[in-house]
Amino acid sequence: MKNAKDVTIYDVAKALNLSPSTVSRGLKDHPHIHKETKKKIWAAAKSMGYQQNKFASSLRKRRTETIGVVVPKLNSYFMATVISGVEKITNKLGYGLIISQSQESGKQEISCVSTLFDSRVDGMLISLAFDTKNLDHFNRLFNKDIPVVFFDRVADCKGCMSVVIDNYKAGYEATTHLIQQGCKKIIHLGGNLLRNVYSERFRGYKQALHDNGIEFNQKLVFICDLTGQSGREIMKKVFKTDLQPDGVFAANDTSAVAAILEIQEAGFRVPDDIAVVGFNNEPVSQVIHPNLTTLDYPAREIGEIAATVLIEKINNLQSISYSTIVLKHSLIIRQSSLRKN
Amino acid sequence: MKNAKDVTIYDVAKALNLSPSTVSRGLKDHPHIHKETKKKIWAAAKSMGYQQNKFASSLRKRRTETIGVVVPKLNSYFMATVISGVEKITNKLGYGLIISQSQESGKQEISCVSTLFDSRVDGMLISLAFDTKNLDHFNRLFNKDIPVVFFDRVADCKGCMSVVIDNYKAGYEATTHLIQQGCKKIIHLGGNLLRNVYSERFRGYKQALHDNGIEFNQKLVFICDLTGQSGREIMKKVFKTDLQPDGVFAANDTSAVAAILEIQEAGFRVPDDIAVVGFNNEPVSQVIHPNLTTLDYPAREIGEIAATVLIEKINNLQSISYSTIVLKHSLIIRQSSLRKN
DNA sequence: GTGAAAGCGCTAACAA
DNA sequence: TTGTTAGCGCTTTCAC
Repeated sequence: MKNAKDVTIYDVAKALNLSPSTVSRGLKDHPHIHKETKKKIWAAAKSMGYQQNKFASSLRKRRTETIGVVVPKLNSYFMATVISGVEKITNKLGYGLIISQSQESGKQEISCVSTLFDSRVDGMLISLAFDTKNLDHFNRLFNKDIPVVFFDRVADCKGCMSVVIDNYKAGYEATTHLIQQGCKKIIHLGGNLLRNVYSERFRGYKQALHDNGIEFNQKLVFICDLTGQSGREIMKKVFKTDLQPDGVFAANDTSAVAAILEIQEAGFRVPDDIAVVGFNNEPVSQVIHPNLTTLDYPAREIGEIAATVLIEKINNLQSISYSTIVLKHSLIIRQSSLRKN
Repeated sequence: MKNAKDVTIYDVAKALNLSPSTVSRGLKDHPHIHKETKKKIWAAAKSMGYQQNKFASSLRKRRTETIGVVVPKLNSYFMATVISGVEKITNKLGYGLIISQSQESGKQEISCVSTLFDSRVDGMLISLAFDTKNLDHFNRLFNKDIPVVFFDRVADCKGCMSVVIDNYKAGYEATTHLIQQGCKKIIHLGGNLLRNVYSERFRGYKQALHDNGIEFNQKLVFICDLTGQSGREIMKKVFKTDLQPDGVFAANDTSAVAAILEIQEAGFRVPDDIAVVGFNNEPVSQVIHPNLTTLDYPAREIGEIAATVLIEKINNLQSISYSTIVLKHSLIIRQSSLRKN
């Protein structure tokens, strides 16, 4: 690499016959600097191609103005949307962003968090991996008072903030809807119960059954990784038993879609024989035939709020002292669950 | 934030009665340091909770060991896969990664590149936004000899490297396949022709028509943003004309899937009335009914190669001096284009 | 309103 | 094999 030496504050100072400190102050619009001086500084900086050196600044200020994000996977519409919400806020507030993926693995999550910690991010935004067991890897952050905000897949921990939806209620509504459509033997395709999102949806499912006088049957519950492949395999297995389900409540759209495909291949009709409800309102829910009934929730807003709250915390600006923010969700009813009669 | 002062190299040195430089060298396994000394240093660093300060190091070394990635959007399976390929390599080689999205906007791309530049990344990986017109925003990088590697959506520029597939050939194969299935009036849903990927696919389409004695008809070509919405709107429009197409070659799966849905809603059959081929092999291609014929290409490998090549260039290790690397693709034939007779 | 000077933590040339 | 020393570029306290 060429070492075209960078223009520094000193170069600008020399060119203007000022001191470096004045230039530094002028550059960031410090009130004590004369207006004319500032103008001169800005002009010179621009014409000389001055670019501030963030390391020097971070080294000195002991903060990076960068926040780290750890998500399970990037390849869902939901996550991409959350992240654009985060970006909107961080851009506006002048923060940088480092995104990393745990690939749904608790082990990788540990390494992501550690890498971000080593990069000295000022704060972190996290949605937990599928199989993260404990929060020990966050202790280094807690010890240094680096703020952490969890979103979607959250965890209970003293002093942490969370941005979520009411997964219990959402699960309850989805299941109730199926029951109202006449379903009595509803399969639940659920995710790892370590994660709030899945345990709550499951709890909602059980409660809805209970409240409608339907006995809970553990045999109808399948906890899996919620991939398309798992969805298909489970339904295949189901059709080899005498379970004869008439409904499916899946904890994400991917597995719901897979279930529909498998149901149809087995010669049953959706929704007449088996009604299906998914979760997330991914675009694929409008590609599958019949279109998938699913739970929509405000991904972009989750991102925006999580980022805002985190930055407030970084700057100790938190006016209100909340620990959990719950956003609204809504059941989008489409053909996959709607029986005509 | 608590200011629990960090443990520095000096603290470790003092504790061990060594000099800071020895500790610095020991920490990075410098060959001139005695084995025993290194062991002591590592032990002490660990027990004292030493964490290296990257700014100080970057400031001094004038490099960040971080690379920047600018992609149009994160929410496709393709991009997420490319990025996991990139991550694999950067992790292995000890580089950090900053990911940012241009949201398909040339304007945003400029700001992403500028932000990454200001963060002093050692190199950049770029896939261009839909409507990027020129490469002026890369000039600052070129001037400072910061290496740039383009992938997928690439651009011609002296000294830049690219990782791509042969989009011309892929477009040619897709179109030829449709012709072999008996299609004579093939619609092309294409993207912005500023982008190599779309102009090349289009060129392949035209050449395939030509080579099979079918006259090219500009009326069958629709250049759009390739979203589901556009795909649907265009097909709607088509059905209001007397074009009567019997095939569709779409430059991505999203628009191909939208086209299928619209075709079916208009009362035509896929593939018998209209055969459809997409591009990218996104998971949705196996959800749509009939399953979508599409072009598969090695996303993960693209990411791995692009990252490897970039880091080689950063370190001036380039053994071979290539400017473009072309990877293999393959046409995945499924039901959406396969006519029985 | 402006300047002088110290130091953030690390690395590397040079010395021993 | 280890130590000394001089910055990397910036911010900020204190002085004027």
